[in-house]
Amino acid sequence: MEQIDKKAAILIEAEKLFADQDFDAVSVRDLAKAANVNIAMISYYFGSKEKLFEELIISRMANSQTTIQSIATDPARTSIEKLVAVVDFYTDRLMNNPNVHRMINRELSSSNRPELRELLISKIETNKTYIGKMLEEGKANGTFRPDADMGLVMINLFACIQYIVGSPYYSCKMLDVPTEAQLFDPEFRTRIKTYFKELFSHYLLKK
Amino acid sequence: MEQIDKKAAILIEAEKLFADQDFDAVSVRDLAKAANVNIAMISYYFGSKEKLFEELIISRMANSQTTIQSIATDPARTSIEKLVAVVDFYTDRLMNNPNVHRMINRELSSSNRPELRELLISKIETNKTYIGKMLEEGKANGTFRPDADMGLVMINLFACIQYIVGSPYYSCKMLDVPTEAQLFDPEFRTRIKTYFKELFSHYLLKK
DNA sequence: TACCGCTAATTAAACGTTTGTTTTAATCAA
DNA sequence: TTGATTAAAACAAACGTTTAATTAGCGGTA
Repeated sequence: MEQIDKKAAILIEAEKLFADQDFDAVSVRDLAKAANVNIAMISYYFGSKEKLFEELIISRMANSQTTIQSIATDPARTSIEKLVAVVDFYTDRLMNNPNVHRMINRELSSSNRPELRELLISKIETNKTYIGKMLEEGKANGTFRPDADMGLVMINLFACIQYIVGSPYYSCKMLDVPTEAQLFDPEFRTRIKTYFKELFSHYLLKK
Repeated sequence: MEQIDKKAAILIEAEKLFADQDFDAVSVRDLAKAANVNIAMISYYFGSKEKLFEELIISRMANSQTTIQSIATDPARTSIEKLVAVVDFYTDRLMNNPNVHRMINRELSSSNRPELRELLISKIETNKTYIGKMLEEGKANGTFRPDADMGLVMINLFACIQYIVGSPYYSCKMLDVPTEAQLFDPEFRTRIKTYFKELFSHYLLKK
């Protein structure tokens, strides 16, 4: 019985297809053909196309809460060190899993599956809370400017990286990066990380 | 003959539906019902659902090239004044037309209609070129730091505002803005504009 | 080892809906 | 009367899902 192989094959191919095309643009026949399985297998293993989609997103969206929390609450790090660590972690996390974050990105921009959107937001909100506290702490201990807009700093970091990962074709053209693959190369990651570290320290640090 | 009224009604309702849902999630029957016209009217006036979609995006995406160009090449403004003007213009433009920019946003993140995506990118790229020259000019005349990453500054501005407009439901939760409508209110616009002006001047200006 | 029975896995075919589009005919204004 | 506009109905194709039949694999029994 090849259950594990076929189920995994469906998930692998579904990830590719759903990353590049909207939910409704991918048919179960497309999925079955790509994974080399019978059409009935999708309903058999996942119940429905929609449940496959949800299972895919949820399973691939690994828990980053614990990591963010441990960074944000680490007493050994200064506020600026925490910020740097968050930028590094966040950049790598999204660039290591571009497919699922493209799916999430698209899911957050539509009202097609409101329950799923709500679930995704609640997961992301946990991280936002930790980072928010971390930034406010930096204000309180005198590291950061008291009048800095921390809400926009956070969404700026989230949005910008998520946007690059979510629209790689567009981003390549805008950033003069020749291929989409190079977007996820170490060199470009370093460029992103350096940019945000410099950007935010110039904006946040007291003069 | 009510041609203009009905055709306009279709466009108006289509804009709302396509802003909130993906292309394939909106049926011609949904469109016809929302616009209070017969199903056949969509093919009759636009040729097809896809052509309606393209006509909608293209017609609503007014030319911002001339404005950006006139700002970027204005000899009466300093480099920092040009930057401020671009931030203001860009914020207002996207916030005044959230529906079409949600559509554009979603279109740039998928490969479903490659020709349309290419067209959109080419239009956006023109603006990018002008802003890029403007920023490099600021480097050349000594206003901006020579080692600033201008490519990322640009995509940061584009991506962040486009992201907020493109995923308003998510953005509200992240920014603690109670309703989506408030996201486009003058107060929030001012907040966005202030943030980017401060952010970029801290990052770009020589100390 | 050989066989059985049971369950899970797999397939091909068909299911009823819904899709986008077209046809046909009626209606309207000029 | 002419030609554009509207409506109802019908179109074939594609959709997600299910059914029914078949195959494969495993544990226990002889």
